[in-house]
Amino acid sequence: MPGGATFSDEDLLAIEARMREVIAADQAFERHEATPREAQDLFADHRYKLEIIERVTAGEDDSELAGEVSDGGSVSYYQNGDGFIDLCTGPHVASTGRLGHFALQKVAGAYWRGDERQPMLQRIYGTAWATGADLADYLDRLVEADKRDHRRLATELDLVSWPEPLGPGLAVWHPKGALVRKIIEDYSRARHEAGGYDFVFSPHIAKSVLWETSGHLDFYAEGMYPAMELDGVTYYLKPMNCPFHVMVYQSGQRSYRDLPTRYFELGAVYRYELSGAVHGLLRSRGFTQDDAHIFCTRDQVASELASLLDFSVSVLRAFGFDEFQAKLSTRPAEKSVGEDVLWDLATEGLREALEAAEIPFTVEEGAGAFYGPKIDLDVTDAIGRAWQLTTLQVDFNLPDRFGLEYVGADGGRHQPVMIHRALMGSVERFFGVLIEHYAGAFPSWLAPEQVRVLPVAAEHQAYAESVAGRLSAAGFRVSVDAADEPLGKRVRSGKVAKVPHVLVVGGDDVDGDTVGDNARGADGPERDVPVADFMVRLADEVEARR
RNA sequence: GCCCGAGUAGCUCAGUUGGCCAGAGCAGGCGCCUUGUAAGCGCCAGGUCGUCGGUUCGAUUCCGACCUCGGGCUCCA
Repeated sequence: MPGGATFSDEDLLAIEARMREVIAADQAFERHEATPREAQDLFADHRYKLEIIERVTAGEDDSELAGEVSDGGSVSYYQNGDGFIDLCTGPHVASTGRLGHFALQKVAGAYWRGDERQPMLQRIYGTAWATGADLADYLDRLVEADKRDHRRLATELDLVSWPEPLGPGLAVWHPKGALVRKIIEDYSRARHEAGGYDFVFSPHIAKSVLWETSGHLDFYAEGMYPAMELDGVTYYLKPMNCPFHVMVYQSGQRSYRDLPTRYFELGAVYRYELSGAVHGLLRSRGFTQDDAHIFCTRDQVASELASLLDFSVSVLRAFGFDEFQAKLSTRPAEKSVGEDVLWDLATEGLREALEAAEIPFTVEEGAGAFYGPKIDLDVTDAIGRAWQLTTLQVDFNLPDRFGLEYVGADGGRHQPVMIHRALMGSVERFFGVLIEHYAGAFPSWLAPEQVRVLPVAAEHQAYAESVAGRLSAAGFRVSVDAADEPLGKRVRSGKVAKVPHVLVVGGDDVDGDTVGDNARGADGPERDVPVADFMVRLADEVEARR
């Protein structure tokens, strides 16, 4: 902008008003083609547009440019009635009068060409739809997503908070949030135990030599908290668990008979995320990976990847996710380590695993890490948003750097292949995604409070407590809300707290050993349910993870 | 880290175009009410108006820096 001025949100109103004028004028869009020479004259005052023209002329062809100018030697641009001209491949609608159902949303910075080394420009975000109803639907979906915001719900449901004195991206877990987390972790541990994993533990800090050997100080230093000096020794807080698991592997001699060896740890790691990137539980600076490292032979890579993928999908299904998509990232064009045969073996192994599991995937050419190819697995939540959770990464680098070995059937020493696997990704992030997926209404098996018993009046208090006592003895999480407030208010509190079952007990129930069940999501109360029947019902619900 | 914006009670928010003791609802505490299905009534307590500087007779309000948060970019579990 002239004089270094910037746009702010207040300018959006004026811009939107001007847009409505242009739309009302129904100006036709005209498409023109020009030679690069002519185009340069036309956009002589536009530094960035000249850059685009120059790159096109130089024959550089990448997807980003393809959206802005046509290929072949010519440059296309559009002009409308009041003389506005801009580069574009098109197509455009015939005239401005065809538009109209739009909303300008926000102003934000964006690096030129998406590169943080380039200058930052401003971008104005808007959305446009074919009809006013479509636009309204879209805006409603944004409101719905906002209602599910895990930061809002975590506060309202008293699950987690982010006290200022801790620092950005660092949370404390309140009793209810911690209870849900414990259930999640217990389930994870149980599945891993059944799935042939060995559990390991590792400390939060290690001497610099570990990170030098692993290479993290070379390629991951900017993501690590700064060094701690103690007794002349330098320590680092761990950003990843893998080097520790390597230490466990290296603690003894390994035979091919031991492989695959699968180490599992809920390992807390700390990463120095950019301050602008931190986002509630979804992106924090301290988080707990459900991290596994698998050491196997080359021959085992394909089958191991297939079983890892099956295992991951099976665990995710238990948490209510049933739609998956994956990205398969292949060898980067620039620097990478490892033999071609290994890359091919691993990449094909990943592809076959995805195909066998019938998970739709896209191939991201060259998007793999320098040390190996990977699969990133997304789940779709209840309102259709995709969340990346699981990552499976094959690593040819660490076994080499640490000189890992196993003794083969031939009696010789061989290098194992290492596979990194985070299933939920991070427990914190997974919890945040679950909150948004369930809109805070956790299914009974996860709900911190499964049942709340409300005596109609004080005289029913003893009965309410006896019902709660029986439920509690059966292993359910239950509380009693005494009759200090009117029943309606207490029912409302229970509903607002998203308790799966709010039980009302009064004189009829005392006589019949029954409860009135207000199941979350039901139209109304169900009266006179025998306590024994309710317990069976709840047990089924928990068992089925509904 | 960068661009734009925001910080008022535990939560959600009013408000002060610079000036008397800064407000409400919910939540909390204490009473009353004893309740059959989504907010009963009253009282009380709770705020260095994010922090530190500056301008001013006077700053929660204006200016600056910093901190934190939000939306993006980059990055990513």
